[in-house]
Amino acid sequence: MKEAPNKCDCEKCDVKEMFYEHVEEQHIEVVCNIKIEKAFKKGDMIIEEGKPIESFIYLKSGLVKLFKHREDEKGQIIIIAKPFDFVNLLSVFSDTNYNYSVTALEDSVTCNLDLDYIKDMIRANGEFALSIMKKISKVSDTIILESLTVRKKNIHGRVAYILLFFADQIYEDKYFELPLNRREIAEFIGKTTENVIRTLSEFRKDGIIKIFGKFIEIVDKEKLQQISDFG
Amino acid sequence: MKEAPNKCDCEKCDVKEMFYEHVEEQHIEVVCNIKIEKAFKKGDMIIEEGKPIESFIYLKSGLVKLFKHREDEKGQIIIIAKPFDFVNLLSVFSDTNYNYSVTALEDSVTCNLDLDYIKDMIRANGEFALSIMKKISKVSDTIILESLTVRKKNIHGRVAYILLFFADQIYEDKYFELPLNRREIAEFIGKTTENVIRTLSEFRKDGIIKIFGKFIEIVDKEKLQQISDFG
DNA sequence: CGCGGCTTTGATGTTCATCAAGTAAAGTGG
DNA sequence: CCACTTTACTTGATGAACATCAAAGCCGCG
Repeated sequence: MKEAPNKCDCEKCDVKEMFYEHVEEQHIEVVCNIKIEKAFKKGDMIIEEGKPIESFIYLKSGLVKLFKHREDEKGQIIIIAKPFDFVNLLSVFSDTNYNYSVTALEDSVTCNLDLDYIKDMIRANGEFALSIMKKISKVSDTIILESLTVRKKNIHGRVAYILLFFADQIYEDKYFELPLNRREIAEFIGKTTENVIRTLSEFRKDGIIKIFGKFIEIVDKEKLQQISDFG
Repeated sequence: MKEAPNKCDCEKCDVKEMFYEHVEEQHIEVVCNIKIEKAFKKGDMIIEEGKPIESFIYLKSGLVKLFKHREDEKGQIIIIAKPFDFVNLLSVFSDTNYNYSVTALEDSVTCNLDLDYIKDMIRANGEFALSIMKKISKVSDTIILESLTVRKKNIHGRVAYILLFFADQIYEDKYFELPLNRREIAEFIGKTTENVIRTLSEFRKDGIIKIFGKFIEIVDKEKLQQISDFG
């Protein structure tokens, strides 16, 4: 993990948008100066469960997973976050310590802002406060409603759902490399590794997907969508 | 000291706390005057999925359920909210329309504040903004983390969990009347009605609980806790 | 009283977890 | 670079957990 030079040059950064819209020029300068970018290699730990929350962390590039570590048993993946999703949205304003971990699924860069400074900005600027609330609210809503959506699906529906999630929302391509191994997919959808594999194999046998190790090609997207919707 | 002429008399109201802590006297006056209390009978609809969000709603007394309606199939209960939980926290700052419904499980009273007014307060008062964010964040966190906790339990664990939830968190008594029918318990824990009933019967046969229709008495709380923890 | 909704129990089949065992791939140390 | 270890992946067999279907009892209400 290494630090990059400070530049507020990120395209499409929601936080920057919020700043430019609602914060005066001189404060933006300060934020740009205090922001720290950190680079992570695939597999690196970005946030560790239990550690104190000191920064407001935003994902600039790459892909990460949020998960709860379970001592004895297997972990649980809460969400896969792509760039410009918040990374530490869950507890950042409600708790002093993280109650989940975050690791990089691909080489990733985060943008870190001192949390006390952000809090000062919120105190000083109500419009900025509302923007942040809206963003955080939105992400929480998404997690909650998606978990309800997935909860009612059987394993075929869940595997189809996650394949479409990567194809549509992350890679925007029907050919992509899975950023998760089979065990992690299982931890994400709440089923066992063996049955995830079995389901993938069945999809392959039925000509719905092609599998080349971690690479997936979606052949019959319509069918996969049906399985996701009605499974 | 003179008694306040307004009706901001609710004990233990977090929102009032936030106001008193961070808002000037004359604004509290205004809030007390614009607040509208609404009374609901058991079973009444408080919020309907799809309708526009116009108020900041707080539960003053009673008990409510938040749920998603599912056209064909059975619904899904997201959370049971008790007094002084926010009722419409989920989308209130991120969306224009509700994406869940709320009904009263017991006779309930809500405290409704005009959302635009609350937003103005947030814009004008950063400390108040932070308090609200903290509260909302906390509720979202709880929902997300509890759903992960429940997800890994089998049906025995889930039923035990929900019985303890009512006994400890809602009624603070080992004898209580279930505010949900069997089907609703099933919708809450994501299992079928029949198997919820079967599990309750088994708990009864094992002497862990007593059942008198909707009334439950927890006999062996330690055992029930074990089932919840390890089930 | 009879109707409809809620509850309960039983029988049956499906879905899925677990266990076992083997193959492939990826890292490690000489 | 090769032997060795470890980790990931895959398939099959088995049983447990759970959904579904069916039927009957209960209870409140018009």
